[in-house]
Amino acid sequence: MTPFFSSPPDLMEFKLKVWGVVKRIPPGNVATYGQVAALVQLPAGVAPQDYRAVGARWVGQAMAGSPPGVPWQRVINSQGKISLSGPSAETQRQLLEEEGVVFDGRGRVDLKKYQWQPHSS
DNA sequence: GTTGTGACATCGC
DNA sequence: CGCGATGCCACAA
Repeated sequence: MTPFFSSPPDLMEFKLKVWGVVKRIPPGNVATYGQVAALVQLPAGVAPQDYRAVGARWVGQAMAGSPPGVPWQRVINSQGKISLSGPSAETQRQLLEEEGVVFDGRGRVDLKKYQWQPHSS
């Protein structure tokens, strides 16, 4: 089913970098896994094209073990939807709605409006 | 040592 | 434009 594939050479190191990026996402904004992966420095010993292929999944793996203080709810998939299933998905949606993020009838957010723009610090 | 399970992105219909 | 199927590895129990 939902594939995952491999993990970075230094999983812990990678997680820390991912969390660092996620923490920079402002309230009311969201970022995709692929976007976060692109913002994270390329781990040593990993081919760029290879990273591009699995980076997003590595981010997901990193989020799975995100510690308190990390706004994991602001990270969603490229379709603008919540990747989680079950109660956790409702929790994430609830948190985002309280930040001002609006979900449409299909449970999707408008990335054109809410996707985080890193350069506009 | 074997089995099951994984916060995604992309292509096609 | 939206929804469904596909890809195929590492780690925990």
